[in-house]
Amino acid sequence: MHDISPIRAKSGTNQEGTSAHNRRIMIEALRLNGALSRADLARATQLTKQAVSNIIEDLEQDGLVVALDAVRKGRGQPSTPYRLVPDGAFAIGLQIDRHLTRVVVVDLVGNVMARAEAGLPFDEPSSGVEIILGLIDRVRGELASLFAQSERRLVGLGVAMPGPFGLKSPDNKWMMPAWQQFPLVEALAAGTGLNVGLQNDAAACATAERIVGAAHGVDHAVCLYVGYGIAAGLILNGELYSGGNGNAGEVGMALLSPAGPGSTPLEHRASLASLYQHLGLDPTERRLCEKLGTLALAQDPRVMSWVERAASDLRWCVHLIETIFDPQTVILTSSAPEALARLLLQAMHPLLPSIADRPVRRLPRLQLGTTDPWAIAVGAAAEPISRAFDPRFSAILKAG
Amino acid sequence: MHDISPIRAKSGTNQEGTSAHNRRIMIEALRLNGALSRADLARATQLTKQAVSNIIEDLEQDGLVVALDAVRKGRGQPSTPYRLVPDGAFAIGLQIDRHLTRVVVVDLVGNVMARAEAGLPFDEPSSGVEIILGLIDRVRGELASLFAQSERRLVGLGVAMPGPFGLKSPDNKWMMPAWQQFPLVEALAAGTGLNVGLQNDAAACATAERIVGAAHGVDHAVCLYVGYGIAAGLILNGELYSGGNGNAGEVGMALLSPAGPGSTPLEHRASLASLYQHLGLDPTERRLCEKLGTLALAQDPRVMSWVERAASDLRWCVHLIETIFDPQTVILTSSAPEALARLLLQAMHPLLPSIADRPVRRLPRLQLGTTDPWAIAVGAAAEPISRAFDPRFSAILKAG
DNA sequence: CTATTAAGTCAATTCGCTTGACTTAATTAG
DNA sequence: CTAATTAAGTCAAGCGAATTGACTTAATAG
Repeated sequence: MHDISPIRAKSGTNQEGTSAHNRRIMIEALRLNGALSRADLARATQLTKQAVSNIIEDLEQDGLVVALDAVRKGRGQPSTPYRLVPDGAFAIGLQIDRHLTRVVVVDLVGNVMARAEAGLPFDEPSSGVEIILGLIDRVRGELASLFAQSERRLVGLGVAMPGPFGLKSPDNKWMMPAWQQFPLVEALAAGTGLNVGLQNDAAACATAERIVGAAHGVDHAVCLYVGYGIAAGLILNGELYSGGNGNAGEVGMALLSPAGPGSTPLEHRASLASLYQHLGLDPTERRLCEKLGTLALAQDPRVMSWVERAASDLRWCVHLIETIFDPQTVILTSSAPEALARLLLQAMHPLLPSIADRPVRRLPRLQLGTTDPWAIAVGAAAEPISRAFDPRFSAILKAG
Repeated sequence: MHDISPIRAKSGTNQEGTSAHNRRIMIEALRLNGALSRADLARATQLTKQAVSNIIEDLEQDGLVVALDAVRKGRGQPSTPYRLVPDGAFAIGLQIDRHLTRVVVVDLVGNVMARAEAGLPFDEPSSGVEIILGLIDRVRGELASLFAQSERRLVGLGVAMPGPFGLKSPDNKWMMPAWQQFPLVEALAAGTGLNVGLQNDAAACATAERIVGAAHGVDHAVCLYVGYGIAAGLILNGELYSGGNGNAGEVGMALLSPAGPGSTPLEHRASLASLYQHLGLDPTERRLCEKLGTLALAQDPRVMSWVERAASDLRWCVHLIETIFDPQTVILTSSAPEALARLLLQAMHPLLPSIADRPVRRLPRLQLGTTDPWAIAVGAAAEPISRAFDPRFSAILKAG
């Protein structure tokens, strides 16, 4: 299915687009502000009371919002606040990592309703997909036992895995060549009957921070994710940015200097993969995370020497991100145990002077995001929810 | 003027927003495709023939489009193509450089209708503004002598100057502290009665490339601008991105390595300022550009040694941009004479391997943009035109 | 007790896109 | 040469979603 005509043009819109947008901004407003009355919504969205009333009535019938008790707040008729109904919608999130897969179901506001995990063959996607489909079936069943209408309210499946995608020869040890070349989206769509979207793990992490974490309601934020590799999830103008080919934010491949012996990718010196190497650990080892956590808490000298070096490189990376994106805040997230992430964060201070050093700042230049190992799966699940409910330009336009 | 209520929400929309969007996509479609019939437009925008007919009729009455001769192209009634009327709208562009200012008037399709330039005091904005207002008056007069309705069709004034803006202490020799702290937008708005928008010079350069240059119709492009300083103009999702505080893209301040003696800003080694220093030239010197052009054509060894070093650093910068933004193309622009820009471009090849090394590419990884010294002023002028006529999310929403 | 203020509804209106039938004007087939 | 076919474009009625302005409801201030 591709363009018949070579004419380049954006799609038009009509009242359906208008209506869709207005519904979405209501939902977003309730998500960002907790609970609002119709009058509040009318003021905030610049729509008339009447329009808001109609839309809210609609949303209530669809089971997406619910009225709370009326509140008296001065003169005039008391207002009736509305809030989102968490089980108004669900989505499934799937994280594919090197030797592990996680599946979660989240609701409209980001609560995890069910979860499952399993090992995964690094280089056999076809058998791996079977395992994944099994997990998805399991959590779907769990959800169905909790909510009768769950299937009807399932908006999609979001997949997160390490990027980059679509390269010539992703055949080095930092990547997952077999999985990156497998037609995963198609296989999962066929196997589940759901809409499937794919993004890289840092993007999922940023989405998670946006929906329930440190970037909640922030329009310009960059989420620096230190996992086996390193990448950044970009929230620009309130939306996730993924570039011309879906590979934006792969900062792990950024070279630390223009030339010479120091010209090595950031990933080779500051990722967890580099830490494993530094410590002589096997990444597939069981209880690796616990072990790292213990070492971090004990401030093991070999860990500390890696932290020093990595922090110096990551400090540079934060400077780079600030210089290039001018975000309101940078969020450091990691699949490492929290103790280690805190050591890193600490060692990154003081930050390098940059344009982010402004006279007044509402948000810190760098803050710690979640280190919950399930965050990426949650972010993956948040993507279809965002696609279905968040206001965005494309939601106004006709067709696809 | 700021929020009374602390409620965070996007603005709603209604039929006016719908209509505004549909008008804008028509104009964009005509800009990108040259001339299209109503039927073409209906297919391309997914609107009905009737809707398109009404909108085109409107635009024709507003003097923005005009019918061409009917063309027969097979069976069926011949179609009547429409094209944009260049003098349907005008905007003024202002470039403020260290010791120089340029003013242009451009029309709806980017033709320059009038131009003027003058010297500018580096550290006396208040007297400088008088000079600028004089130039603006002059070009405005010229335009009025060409088109009777010109004032009514003037959509705004775009200003471009070196960033970054709004910093704590922009008091180093790379910046223009006095101008960057002066309330320029207010002064110009008061002095001209026009809407005034401000952006940095790289952003203006990118806008120019987008409207009439190498980025025409490209949705993901980065324009690397090598001027007195260095910066990048970012076109993401078809729109200029300017970050949380309008300072996105200041890559000139990116550090060439995490730490140590090599940790110097890109700008210090690859900007024209660094070239002037390298050659012992005075940047305020008359006929500087001609002199540089001559040296470049002669492949002067001192110029070549700078080119070698700068190209090595810029090659790294392109790699960084590709890694972080995943754009469809990177455009190299410069205020240097074309011969020098070509030397730079040549010396930057071969490029570093990156994720931009894809099996199929429609556009080159790196291409030379314009080196017209007026390009930045043109880009500055293109901004208000884009704001008034290009489809964008914010144009659909109510109010400001 | 009355005036004032604010939330929210009702009913009519408006505005721009859609629908479906129709007109116009060309090419192709017989 | 004529009839069928195809495509561009118009006409007029319809529809859907927000708007408008008057009205109702329910609280507080004085």
